[in-house]
Amino acid sequence: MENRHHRELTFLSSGDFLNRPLDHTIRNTDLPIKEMDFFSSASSPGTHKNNNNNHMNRDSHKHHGHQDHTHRQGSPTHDHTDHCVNTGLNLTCASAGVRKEENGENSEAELSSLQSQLRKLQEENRKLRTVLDEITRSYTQLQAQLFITLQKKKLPQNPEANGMVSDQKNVDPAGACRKLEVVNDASVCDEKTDGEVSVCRSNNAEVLSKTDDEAPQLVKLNHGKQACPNAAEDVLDRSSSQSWGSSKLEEQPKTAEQVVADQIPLRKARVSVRARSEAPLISDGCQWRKYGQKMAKGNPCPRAYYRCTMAGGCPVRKQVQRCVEDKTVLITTYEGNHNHPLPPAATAMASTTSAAAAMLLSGSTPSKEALTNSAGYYSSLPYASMATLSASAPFPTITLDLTQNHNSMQLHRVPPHATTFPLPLHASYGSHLLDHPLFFSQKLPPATLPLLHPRQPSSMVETVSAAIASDPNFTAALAAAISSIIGVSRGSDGNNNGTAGAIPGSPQLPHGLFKNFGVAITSFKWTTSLISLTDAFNASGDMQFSVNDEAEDQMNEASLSEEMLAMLYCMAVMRLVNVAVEKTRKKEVTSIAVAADAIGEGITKVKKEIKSKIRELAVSLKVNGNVQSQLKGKHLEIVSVLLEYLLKALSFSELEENADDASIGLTTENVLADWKLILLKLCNMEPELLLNILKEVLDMIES
DNA sequence: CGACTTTGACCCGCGC
DNA sequence: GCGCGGGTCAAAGTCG
Repeated sequence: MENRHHRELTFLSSGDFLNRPLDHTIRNTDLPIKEMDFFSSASSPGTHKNNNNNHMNRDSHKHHGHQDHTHRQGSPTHDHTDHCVNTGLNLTCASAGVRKEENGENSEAELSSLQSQLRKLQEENRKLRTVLDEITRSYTQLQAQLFITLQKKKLPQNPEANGMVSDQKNVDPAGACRKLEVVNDASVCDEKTDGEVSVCRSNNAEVLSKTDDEAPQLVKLNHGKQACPNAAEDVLDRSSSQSWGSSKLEEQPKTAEQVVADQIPLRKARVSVRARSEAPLISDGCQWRKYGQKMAKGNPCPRAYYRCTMAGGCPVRKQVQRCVEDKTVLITTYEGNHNHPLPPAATAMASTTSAAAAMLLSGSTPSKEALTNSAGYYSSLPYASMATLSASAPFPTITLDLTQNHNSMQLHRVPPHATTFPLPLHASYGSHLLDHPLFFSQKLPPATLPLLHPRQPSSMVETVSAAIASDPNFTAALAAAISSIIGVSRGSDGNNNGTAGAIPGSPQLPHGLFKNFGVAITSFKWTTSLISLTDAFNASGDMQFSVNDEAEDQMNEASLSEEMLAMLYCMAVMRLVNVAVEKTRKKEVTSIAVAADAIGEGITKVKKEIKSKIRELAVSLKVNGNVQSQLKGKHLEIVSVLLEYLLKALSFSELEENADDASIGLTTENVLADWKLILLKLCNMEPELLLNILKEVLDMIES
């Protein structure tokens, strides 16, 4: 097992925060999206209604998956459910403990009690389903209104889109062919793996069309259905019926299951990740069980099928296959969403694929015809593309290409067997990653920069995922920056007061920790150097990391100890993060990409320095064996704070906990009190314990 | 011995 | 209706 693990290419690492801010933001309003994405299609009984009843009948996994998912589906119920169950168990245990030997009737009582509770849970589940349906219906209506609004706005301005939308019979097959030519004329697009995966070796996000006869298919797709006299309504109807329930069929109300069943064809998206690896698998943090292997047509390398085994009934599956053109490229295709908590190491990939799939699905919400015909129209939408959906292959696929140095993360919508086109989204999506060392050694032409949409949340997700992927060890600091940025970008347009009350120029920990760390330091009257340092950072306002020198200067001037220096570096990280947040708040167009890049570079430097200093400190402590003499008074306090901070910042689970605290209202006073408690605790800490903390920090940094 | 992999058989959808 | 290909199952085999 370990061997296998080592053989894996470590691909992405911790990224819990990616999920959390999204969840946090979406929880109340966009829940249906999240729920609809994969689970419904993968685990709902209706899912298989159309195509695979036999499998359903014989696959107990799927039944379990459904039940499990149903249980998890409504997080609000979850608490309630747990509460009920716990109560029942306590009662049961109590009675069993006292009277177990006396009567067998208790067993029946327990059974009936459990049954009644089960009934309650089922009832609760039904109610929640009803609520979910209501929410879904509301969302459908809102979405419909949105489309109508956009449509009205767009029609007078875009004759091309107008023509396409208003009359599908006017679709220009030649135009489609021209698009195909663009694809085919573009530099090599030379991979075909079951019509799903694409390779693009130019700076454009072209995608291979599977065969040259795809153009007729496209045309057939366009004309195969009777044109709707009112395409806008068609779009609405289809988007509704396929995604959120049917508005068209309101005259004949459908059951929730039917609605779900209707959504299936376009709800099942795949995310394909291409990465160079000699290993047979990329390590994405999840546990997988291989359940099949097949020789796929056109590829001498077998395709392996895996399913997630981290939780029973998890619907997530993946296929792994080597690229036929380049055997060093491993193509991993994910399908579905996990229905269980993920370890930190798994969240980055899960977040990335989930975001990509969500984007894909959000773009595929309109009808196939609409997607095909109204490229001009939908290209104005953030995640719309000119991709078509194949009638023969209901799974649209988005490809994240991590194999190209000079090219950005390729985001392709690649419906198998479908004609695909250069995507506008790569400019607004992938180029946020342009500056990231993981993916890019070169940058896109400047002309593409104005196309950036810096405040697209999903783009942020991708950016952060990329940043995290480059180095798992400073994820926390990046999390601080990006989660703050996400908070800014997700907040109401530019009117973000999330940091109201923050000390000007003070560092900002995620969810208040940055800020309050500064407060804690200030409270110990050890501020002069830090404040001047912070001011220096403020004054520079430069994303280029020139902080080290200043920190050195500060250290020399104040004759700071090693541990102080370490903390200064820590502060430098925070400063960088703060600058990034500020720049984003000011809506500087490219600041997100720049910020991610600068933070990545800066923190890489800082990390090395911190690592070095902490190691020295640890060695010093170990050699001398007398912690108290080495770390007296404030020094001990400060280094303790530093260590505690590092522990917090480097540990995602801790970060998660803090995030949860913040979500329930973490106040400055509370955090300050916490910090003081931490200090008090650490001041009295045994040397061995302190050493352990240091080791832990080092392990985390090096792991 | 349990967990995991392998592999042939089977099912299903789709195109002809 | 038939054949093909993708996807899955499940018994047998393997491994730690």
